[in-house]
Amino acid sequence: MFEFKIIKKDKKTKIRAGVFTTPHGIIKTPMYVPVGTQASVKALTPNDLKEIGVQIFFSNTYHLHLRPGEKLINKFGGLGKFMGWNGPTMTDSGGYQIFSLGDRLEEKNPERTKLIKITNDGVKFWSHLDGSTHFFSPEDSIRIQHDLGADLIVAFDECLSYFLTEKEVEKVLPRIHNWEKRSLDYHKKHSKGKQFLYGVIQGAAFKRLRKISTDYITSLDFDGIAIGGVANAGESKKAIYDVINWVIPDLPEEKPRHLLGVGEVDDIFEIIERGIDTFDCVIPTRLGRTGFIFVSPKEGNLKNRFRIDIQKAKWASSKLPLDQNCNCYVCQNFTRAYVHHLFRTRELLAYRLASYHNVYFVINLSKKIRESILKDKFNVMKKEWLV
RNA sequence: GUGGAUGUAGCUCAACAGUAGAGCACUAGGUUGUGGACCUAGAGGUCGCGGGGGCAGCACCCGUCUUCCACC
Repeated sequence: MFEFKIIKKDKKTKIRAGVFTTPHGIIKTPMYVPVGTQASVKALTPNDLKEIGVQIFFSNTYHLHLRPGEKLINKFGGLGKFMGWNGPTMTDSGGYQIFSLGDRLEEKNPERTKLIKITNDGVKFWSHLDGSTHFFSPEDSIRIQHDLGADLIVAFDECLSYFLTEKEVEKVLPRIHNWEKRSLDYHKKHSKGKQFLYGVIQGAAFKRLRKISTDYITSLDFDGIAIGGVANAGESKKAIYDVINWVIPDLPEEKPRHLLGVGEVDDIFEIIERGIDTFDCVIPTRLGRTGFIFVSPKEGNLKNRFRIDIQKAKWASSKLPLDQNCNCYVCQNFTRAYVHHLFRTRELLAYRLASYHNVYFVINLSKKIRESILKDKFNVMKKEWLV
């Protein structure tokens, strides 16, 4: 049911292009995976996603467990059927929420209420919705993900903050590895081969610990390998790329590699160059909702981070499309002045048009990068963009 | 017409007689396994108008205008 086939490999770098076959369709890698936390890529319909060229999206176990519940989604035939999407899907394990709801962010936000308590067996947490208490063990996370029925699922881990010291990370790493082993064992016993499980490499910003985690995760029989904990609490881009550099050489060639939570425009070049196959990221949709619009060279560059703020007064009467080199529905039909107006007036269409364009932009960028890889022109394209 | 209230930043409102502040809005940053959220910073006012006493007025006194309420 699952097959990951590498169709092109670069001799000098770690770059590769592949075809990943899943029960609900194929993913041509490398490819961006948009995030649709609550069984919805915010503001976009499944039909939009098809038009845009989205091949798979990423949803969230924590949120769907709390609302509407995995049992209900299972009754409707799983995540895809529930929301009217017939393509491949992926779910996160809930591990990231342990981080984002937890007290490890205290340095950054001291007033934040502690919503979690971690034990060796799992994590007790208080719902951000109504304060009710819940418990996730690794087995719970995988069971829920089985009920949700996404094609690609993720072992239960704990996303570690970059504020932790090497000693602190070293102390919790065995617990994370234990959770992942238990995730795998439970999955092997109950999955019936319908779902594809990723193990997650952790270790924060420490080369030695990333190495230990890589060795351990690759020693287990996970279907795919994910790299986590690189995009969370204020780490630099260099730190993100360093972690990938440390980890990739020790990964098996034949397993697909997913990078969790990274995907600004320049990152996309850097991570694909380092051997990543798929990557999810909230940036295109989140920035879209707050009025930041992706633009291509030459208007877009490293300095402006390939984005304009459509809410700024300078666009109030601009007849330009959102991006001057984009073929998406929004850019073909609307002006910056109009989208500016929609944001200023808080019309719901603003979020939809901005999300549509931004997701299209990153999907299209991924496709073009893949084509450049197939033609041995990746470096040429990278230079055109990251001048 | 009479009585009472009202007027301060674009908006809603603060400010013991000692040279005006807040929230929202605006401007400029930030956001990487979701935040239609939030965090930083900045700009913006002849205190309705005219007069008076007072070292000193947004504040006290007189007049005038605006808006609102009640009564005739």
